Amino acid sequence: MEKLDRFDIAILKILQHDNFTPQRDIGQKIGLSAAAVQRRVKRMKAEGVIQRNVSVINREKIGRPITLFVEVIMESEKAEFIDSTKAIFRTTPEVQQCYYVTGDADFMLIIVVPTMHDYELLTRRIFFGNNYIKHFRTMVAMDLVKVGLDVSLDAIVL
Amino acid sequence: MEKLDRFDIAILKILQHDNFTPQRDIGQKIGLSAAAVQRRVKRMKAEGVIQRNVSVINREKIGRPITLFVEVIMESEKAEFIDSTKAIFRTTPEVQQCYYVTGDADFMLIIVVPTMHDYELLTRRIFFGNNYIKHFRTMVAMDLVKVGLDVSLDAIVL
DNA sequence: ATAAAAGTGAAACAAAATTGCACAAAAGCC
DNA sequence: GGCTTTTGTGCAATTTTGTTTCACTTTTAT
Repeated sequence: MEKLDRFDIAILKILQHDNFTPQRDIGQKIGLSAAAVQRRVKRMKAEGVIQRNVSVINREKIGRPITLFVEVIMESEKAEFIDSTKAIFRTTPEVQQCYYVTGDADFMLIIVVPTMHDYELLTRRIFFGNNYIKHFRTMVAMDLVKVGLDVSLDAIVL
Repeated sequence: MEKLDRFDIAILKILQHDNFTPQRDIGQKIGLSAAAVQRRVKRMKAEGVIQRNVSVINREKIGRPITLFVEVIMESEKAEFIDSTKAIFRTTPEVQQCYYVTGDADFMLIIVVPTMHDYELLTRRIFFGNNYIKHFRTMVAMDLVKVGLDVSLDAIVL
């Protein structure tokens, strides 16, 4: 865990909202020179605090309007089965997010597809074709109330 | 839904992976001038195809190592209750993602916190304090197998 | 108290994005 | 078909942004 001061936090807050914000503007907003901002951003990238920089694409505007949640329950928790199943989910483009969890389910997936028919085909491919999967439970997203990868930076202990 | 040609798709693929890729490089890779790339990106931003541009912050490096899934079941589906509950989730920083879903649950939440203790305090604040919530079911993420907001662009019909 | 290390602002510099312009290809329109 | 309009392109000039340099200040450790 890296040590970050209030300037770093302030920079991260801005960047996780809009990473095209000019460093001059950031500097002005938080009371630092552009060069200082530049160095801090560079450092945080190198440290891995800033993991990556991405554009978020509107799934509806490109014909992928269906978002689904899938809870997957495995037949067994054997590491071998778990790992191979992780690999499948990781490499399936329609699987936007995949988490290995404790609790009632083993995996939680978020899947984005053009139509329910595509989802049906997908289930045949990745669920019914996998003998380690006992069963799965699907929920359809009706409203994407809040979508992002933002991390709360408000109450960071300095 | 906007109409996108193969160049647009190629640009989006690159940008949703790394939006700091120089437009010259993009142009070279897909066979277009930097200016053409620039105009297409500008257009797609204006159209909302590119929704936003963000830095992804490593939750562990800033002291937020706990990721949780929460299924929320409501007492009633009255629009009034649903809407006010949406508003709470939307404005709670620890709630990274919130989806209103059909199926066994009403809401699916992804929550990111420093410790389980913080989660306990959060549940008191946003779940136990809300009379419309019948109950909730928590799953703890052990492995973030795949985390992102990428949309599959492979089989786009042109 | 002093030396080393780390961080800073201002200015010079380099690299990228953006704009203007002339031209070519595709889309309506008689 | 021929014509115009629209849309998109590449190249070059311009502007903006990011990066490096350097002298100076603050902090840290001895």
